[in-house]
Amino acid sequence: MKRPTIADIARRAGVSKVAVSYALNDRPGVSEARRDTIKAIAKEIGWQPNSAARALNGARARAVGLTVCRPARVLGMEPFFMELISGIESELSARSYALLLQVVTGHAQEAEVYRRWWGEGRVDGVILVDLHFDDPRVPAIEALGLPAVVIGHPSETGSLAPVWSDDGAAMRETVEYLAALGHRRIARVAGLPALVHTVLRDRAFTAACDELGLTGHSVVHTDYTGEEGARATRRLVSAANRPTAIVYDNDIMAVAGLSVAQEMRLEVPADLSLVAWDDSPLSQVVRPALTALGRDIPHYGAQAARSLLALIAGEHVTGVRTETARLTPRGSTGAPGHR
Amino acid sequence: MKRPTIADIARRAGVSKVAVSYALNDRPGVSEARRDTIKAIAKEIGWQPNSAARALNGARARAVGLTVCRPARVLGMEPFFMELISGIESELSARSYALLLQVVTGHAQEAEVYRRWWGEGRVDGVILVDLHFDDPRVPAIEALGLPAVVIGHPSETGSLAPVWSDDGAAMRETVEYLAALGHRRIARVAGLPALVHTVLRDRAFTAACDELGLTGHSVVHTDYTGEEGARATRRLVSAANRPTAIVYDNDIMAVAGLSVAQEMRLEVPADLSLVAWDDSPLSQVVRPALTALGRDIPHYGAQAARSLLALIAGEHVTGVRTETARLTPRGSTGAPGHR
DNA sequence: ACACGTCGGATAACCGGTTCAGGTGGAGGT
DNA sequence: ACCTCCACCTGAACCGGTTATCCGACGTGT
Repeated sequence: MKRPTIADIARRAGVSKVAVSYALNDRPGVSEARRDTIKAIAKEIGWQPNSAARALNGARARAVGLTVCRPARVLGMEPFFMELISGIESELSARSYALLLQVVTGHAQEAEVYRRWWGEGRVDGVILVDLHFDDPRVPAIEALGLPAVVIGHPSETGSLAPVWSDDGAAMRETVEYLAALGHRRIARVAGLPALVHTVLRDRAFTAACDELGLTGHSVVHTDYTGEEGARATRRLVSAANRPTAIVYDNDIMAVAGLSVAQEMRLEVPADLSLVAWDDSPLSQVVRPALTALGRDIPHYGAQAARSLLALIAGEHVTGVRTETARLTPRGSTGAPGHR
Repeated sequence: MKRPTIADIARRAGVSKVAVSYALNDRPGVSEARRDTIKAIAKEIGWQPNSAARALNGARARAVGLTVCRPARVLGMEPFFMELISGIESELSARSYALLLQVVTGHAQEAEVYRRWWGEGRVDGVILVDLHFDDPRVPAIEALGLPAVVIGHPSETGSLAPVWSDDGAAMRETVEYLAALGHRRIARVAGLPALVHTVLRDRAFTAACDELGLTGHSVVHTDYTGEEGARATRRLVSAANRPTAIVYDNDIMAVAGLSVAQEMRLEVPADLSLVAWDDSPLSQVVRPALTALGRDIPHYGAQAARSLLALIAGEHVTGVRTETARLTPRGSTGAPGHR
């Protein structure tokens, strides 16, 4: 039951290990006839190159790493990660690269995982997600010399290659759209304030509201769960000067907001318009369907993987800006007060 | 920037590589004083064992593999996978095992991935999900001699160790609960009919209905998407003898069904009761909240990982049955016709 | 003084590939 | 007939660890 090695092939073909190595790697040094014989034998006995032996010769590990730092419940409800992973995979598997995944509980542990992976020679590079301000992972990775791409805004990625989309522009478009519908008081139910993209969206939201002369806009931060989304919504619509539109940072919170509205006898969109970020199928199965800001997330992941592979190959990689989220108007938004 | 090796440590300590190896692995053969010196140097220069070099000595790769075969959109909406992965991770990372993940498009490709991983010595074992009837992956893995745990019913796992939960019992409990509420016509919106657990739930559903003397029960198969869930619901409630209760195979379809009911002016639960399988946060944010069959999925994943690690360690592993899904009644179920 | 056992450590070989520096034989040029 | 060149192939070393074997020094008992 032992796995066959090139020595086995060499014995059967009556040549040296070296000839086999050259033949199987399509390198010059063996005649075509021999190459064919050797390849045939390799195929017959089901030989596979031992990745450890290859990696030992300074070669690539042919694997990249991804760590995710969120509790299981939140992770499950965020289509973002799985779609991102799907996209990354599509690019990696085409080149027979493996993806190492680790779910961690904090940034310290995450840096430790990178150190270990890199030190053990398990990965050739990593993809960073959920970028924070003054993110300790960035200098840690820089110090290791570990190739990496960061999914996040270039302003905070240091010397690492960023892959990002312009959330500010998408947010501006959304606010303008709501203002055009006649909304004057808009609120935002945001995600974790420690994340860069949350703050950038916050700023864009505030700036857009100010520019358009909208007063009384407010931002509430949450942990992305439906419960907090519901609580934030309840708080917002119970206020004296309640908003006529709310923009949520993910769709599970938007759905929770929709339920709260219905529970409080508010008509959507007449009394309250709702917009969700991240247009997953969920947005379309509720009634009314949610107006949402959608991106092609698998494509986003594929882009990140492509950049990382280029980086690993030694190419010079500058940042990549992917498409801006598209606003898809559906039934959850309309003119305020209009029934 | 070269990574330090035990040879570097040996040079600094003035001993041979072997002494360093013994010292760092806490094996007899070096004096305590030397051991301490060597460990101190290793720590100082940030040495990490090269996993490739270790794996080359017939040692474990210290990694397990998981492949997932679903399109990105479905994958994103299924909290199941991410929660499962979280659970698997919790067990693996405690023992410094890595998880290799691959998203594939078909069973043929999946078997190929296993062959490659095992042949390349990248993994010590794999976890199989989404078990089919006559699943080609089972004999493929058996032929490879690759340690594996299958998440699925023991009847179809061949010689591989199953980790499963009794879906039949959960289904029976659900049907009995609905019957007790007074429902006489119950329908089931199921997942992919090729999956073992779908069919087992189908059978349990039919058997339970028959036993309780419920007539006109029907089963509709879908691909787990919200759209198909909505379509199936529309079809069911438009039929002459429409059911008063529907049991869905996941919660996104149940939410879609809820929307369809509202859109068709059916009162939930008075006109139609709904039950969702897999109790994710989604079930609780919609109104009415969904009665759901929940399991501790991270725990399920952890169990699978534990079994696999035991198997890899050479222990004899029999199957593990995890807890049966618990029915949590919420607002979406009630007596039929009762307003 | 000698045989014996034990401890600490070194040397060499090995895992399965890759790389580099030769070494052979036949074809071609002069 | 001799030299050169090239295509083809091999031996040896190497990557970074682990393992088997062996050796010398020291302590002990008699």
